[in-house]
This record gives sequence, C-alpha cells and structure tokens, in this order.
Amino acid sequence: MPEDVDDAAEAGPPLEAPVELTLDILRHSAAHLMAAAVCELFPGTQYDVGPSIEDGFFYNFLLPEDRHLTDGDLVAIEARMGQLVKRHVPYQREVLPRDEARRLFDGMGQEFKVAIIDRLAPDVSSVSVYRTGDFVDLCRGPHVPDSGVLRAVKLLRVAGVYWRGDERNPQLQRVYGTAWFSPADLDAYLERIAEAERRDHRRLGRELELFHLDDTAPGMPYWLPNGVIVLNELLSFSRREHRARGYKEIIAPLINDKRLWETSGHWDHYRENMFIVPVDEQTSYGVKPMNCPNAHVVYNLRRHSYRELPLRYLQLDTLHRFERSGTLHGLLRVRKFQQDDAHVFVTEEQIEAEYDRILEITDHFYRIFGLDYSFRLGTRPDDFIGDIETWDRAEGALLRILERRAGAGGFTVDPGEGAFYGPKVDILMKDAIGRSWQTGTIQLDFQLPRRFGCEYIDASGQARTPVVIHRAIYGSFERFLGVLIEHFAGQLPLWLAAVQVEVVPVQDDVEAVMDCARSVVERLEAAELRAAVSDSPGNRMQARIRDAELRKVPYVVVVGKRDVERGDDVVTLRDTRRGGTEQRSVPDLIALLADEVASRRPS
RNA sequence: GCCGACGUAGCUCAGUGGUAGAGCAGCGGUUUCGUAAACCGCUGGCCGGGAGUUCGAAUCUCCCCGUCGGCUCCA
Repeated sequence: MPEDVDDAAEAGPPLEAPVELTLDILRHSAAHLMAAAVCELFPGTQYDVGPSIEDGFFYNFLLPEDRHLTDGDLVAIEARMGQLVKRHVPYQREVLPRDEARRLFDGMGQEFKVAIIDRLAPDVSSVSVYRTGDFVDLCRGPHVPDSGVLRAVKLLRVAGVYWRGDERNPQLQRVYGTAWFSPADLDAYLERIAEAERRDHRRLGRELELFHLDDTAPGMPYWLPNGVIVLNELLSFSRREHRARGYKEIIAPLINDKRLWETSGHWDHYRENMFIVPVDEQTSYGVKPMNCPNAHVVYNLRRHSYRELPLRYLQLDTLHRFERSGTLHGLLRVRKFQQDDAHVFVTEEQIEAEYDRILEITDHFYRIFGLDYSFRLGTRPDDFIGDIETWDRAEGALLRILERRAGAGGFTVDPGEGAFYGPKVDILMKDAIGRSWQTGTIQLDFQLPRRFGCEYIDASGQARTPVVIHRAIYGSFERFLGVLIEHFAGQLPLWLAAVQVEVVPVQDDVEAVMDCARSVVERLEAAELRAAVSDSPGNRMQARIRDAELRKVPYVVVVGKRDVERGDDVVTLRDTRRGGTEQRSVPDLIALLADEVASRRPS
C-alpha cells in the first residue's frame, strides 16, 4: 500500500551514510527541495510524505487557510527551487531521540510528521531528520550532499490525494515532478512521454475511426465500422477457441429483477456500481454488471451429474457498470463493455486441473500478440461473503497453483483485493505510458453456488455444491483492444486490420487500370481478405499511398498502365509496416496474405 | 465523487473585453502523374450548456455537462 511505502521513505531507524548517487536519492532530494520551496512560498504549509517514484517524485501538502495550489503556483515553486539549486544548499543530517523529534515537529505544527513518528514500531528509539536551509524533514535518507546537483528537475502536475490513501480522510494536494542526472536525460524523458501520446489509443481510435465516445454516453463507446471489424475478429476468435476447449456459449438478459441481485449478493455489495432501472412502483431491475448470476440460473434449470463437470458456460454479453465519473479513461475504463467471460462449474477436486486448463488458454491468447503479462493474487476483502475458513481454503489453492505455474517470484499478492465472493488471480498489462491495467481475471468462488442452491449428484448419489470459477482471459474486449492499439501503435496484426489491402491505381482515368484494380480487389475478397480500391478521385498515387499509410493499412498494391500493358498479372506490393516494395503475382500475393492472416502473426 | 487543468469548424490549434481566424479534412474545378501530400477556388462556428457583470463577453464571475492528469474505486 502506498502509505506504507511512503512511511518507509520518511521514517524508521536511520539509514547509514549513502554510497553513490542514484536516481532514487536524487529524486528523493528533489522532493525535499520542492517542499522547502513550497514552505517558503506558503508559510504554514503542512507537509506529509514525499518519496521518489518511478521516473520522478512527489510530495503531499496541506496549505494553510484552505488554499489550493494551481498550475501557476508550480511555476513559482519551480523558480524558487532553481534559486535554491544555485545556492548549493547543503542537506544536513541529524539523528535525534524519538521523543525529541516528536517535540520538534509538534512545535512546528507538523501534525503529519508527528503522526508518522507515532506510527513507528515501538523498538525505534531514534530517528533522523534532514535540514535543507530552514526546511527540516523527518527522513531516513540518504540524500545528495547539497542542492547543486539538482539541475534537471521539472514539476509536472498537481493532484488531490486522500491522506493515507483513504477517501474518508481529508484531501491533501500532491505535486508530481521528475528529476534526472542531466538536462539531456530530462529531455529524453519528455520525448518518451510525447511518443507515448502518439500511441494513445484515444487519439488512434479517432484517427483510424475505430470508436467514438460521445458526451451523451460517457464511458459507453460507439463502435464505428472499422472498430466493429476488429472487435468481431476478436469475438469470433474467442468463440472458436473456447468452443474447441469444451465451452458452451449462453446468452442471457441484460436486465434482471433486483431479486436476482439480492440472491447473488450484488444488491448488497455491488449496487453502487450498477445502473438501476425502475419498472413500476414495486419493481426495480438491475442492469447486469457481471454475468455470473445468470450462469447460475442456467445451471439450475436441471439436475446435474458429477459426470457433466466441469461445465463451462461462455458468456460474451454486454455489461454495464456505473463507474465514478472521474475514473473513466477511453477504452481502458468504460461503463459499457463485453468480456470473454465464462463460468465453470467444477467439483472441489477439479479446481487445480481446471485452473491449469485456463492458464493454458491464457498463455495461448496472449502469446498470439507477443504480449507480456503478469499475475496478481487478490485475497479476501473487508466486504466479503461466506466464512473465513472457506476463503482460506480457496486462497491456499490459488497460491499453490500460482507457485507451481509462475514460480514463487512470478506473481504479486494484493491483500484485500479479491472479489466479494472469492479470491482472484488477475492478469495485468501496461499501457503506452506504463500504467498497469487489469485485463484477464480468474476467480475462485465457493459462495455464489451456495447462495443459488446449485447442486450436482456425486458418484455415491449424494447432492453436493459445485465450486464456480469465474474467468475472463482478455477481460473486457474494450480494455484489451485499448491496450492492443497502444502496444502496436495502431498497426494491428493483419488478421485484425479493418482494411488489410488497399489497391491504388496510378491513373484513375484509364478504364483498363481501374478495371484491373477492381479485379484485384475482387480476387482478394474471394480469398476472404478485406480489400478496397483506394477512394480519392483525382488524387495522385503518392497521395493515395500516404493516405493508406496514415490509416495504417498493412498492405498497399499499386497497379498502373505498365502492369496492364505487360499483362502478366504481376503487381507491386508495398508493406507499410516493415517498409519496402516487391513485385508479386496476384495468386502469390493472395497466398502470402492468407498465410499471414491464418498464422495471426503480430506483424 | 475529490484536487488541478481544459472545452473555439470534422481534426489540430491561434484569438484574453470592441465585426470569429489558420492548416488539414470536405465540396467544386483543373491535372492523370509509378511508391508518404499536384494546383486554384469555395463551403463550414448558438466559441460545451445556462445564468450573471458590462454600452458591449469566445474573453470576466457563478452553476451545470464533458474531457485530460492524478486520488479513491476497478475489467
């Protein structure tokens, strides 16, 4: 949890003198310098914690008299920091007895620091403080010798943060900055950010006409013709692969009487994330945020034998979740989405083997795109249903499976991050600027089958309760596609590309050339390739090629008078992803592209 | 939901109290050209919505909606 990390940076037994200058030390020192500047400019500021983080640092502040920092203030703070850098202000370390340090910060009215000291382990008897000019901070260090080395620092943004990461607490303001050894490193970092912006799926989604997010439907994407092709390719791939692995697809209602949600527990544990539809005075329907309750309804339509298990229901229905307005983010955080979701009913003995099958699907699905992913185990949350003993059993099973499949260091554990009905293994991926997003999830559930009264008859004729595995491999197609677009910078693998080949005529007023172009397209289409004649009458060939490149069409075929006159059925193929052109006969071209589509190669 | 920023033509943006602009896209015309932009012309805006201040508001104030960066929450 962030606040624990923060505390560790601030306090604890003093660390011994530093060795060599690292970026971590530099950034931590930059955080101190920023706090010093803020305290000079806004006397009475309380400062909380200020660690180094990936690519930079932050510091949390509470300004006096309800003042709030704005972007304009950052300019002034940065200028003040610049003056302190020029003065080579030393970072002076002092070790104080714990109670003396407490008195020091208490006397300055620094309540956050006092609270940190009070949270220290009982056996910590002394702490260190660092002085930078008039600024003094509780801190384990180590630090730079003086502020003169902080030559490449830039403040980036201000954000509101809840004290100790809890939204019931008052909100502080956090200033983020970045710091590097040299101005050249800083420039390289800023260039990296700019490159990430060029890959942003929201920008590419608009440019490539994949999807649209309208003001009247926040978080609920419109899929445009190009996007529908990509989405449908992923859907049919998912259907085919799951069918081959024994999954049966079902389709269920989008809204159900709230009684269903009361049975599942969603009414009590998930309602704030649901769209509720009032139907009449007595009745409310809930728009489904998850597929699981309906899978249980289908399971209960008849008696089941142990021989039928595992019973695997694939559910690709549309889901709606009422996410808080400030959390929406392009396709990566939406309110309307579809998952490659499934619910697998198993006996307790079948859990491990079924997890193995699911993890194999996972590897298959991600390897196709050459994507790196990682696992995270989420354990029992505060707001859970069922009994602790069952939870422990479920968590123990997942832990064993993960250790066997991923190795002891191959996953992380996030305490309290499980679903309300069971622990889960999440699959994590990163977007263009390195933010982590959960895509797939494999959840183990002993609770819902009980709540729905699900049963199967075992070999001895006894009725038993099955266990359910909730699993989505890509997670939501929306989020997965968002990550995919950023991963490929818009240049999707051929099998997903909306237009796979565009045929460009050199002369669009020569009927024989246009006939040839149309005929090539027809032959490509007959081979189930998505092809089109470039459509911009009067434009020169170069402009048409550029247009196709900008729309990230993977292949461009050029035909002109010379090809028609030669009459040998050979055209020029341009590969827009790898660059370069080559001559190919049309049958050869079709075979080449059909093979690339079938292989699903990333490029 | 909270903190900060932002919202001007389909897109990218300029305009900060005095008659709404540019490039690209689109449309019309000329050009038919061999691997990333031919040329000329034209159209296009309740300046996110509402209220207020002012002789006068894209510009200042307030409220609402949405977007962006964080926080919290999460696929």
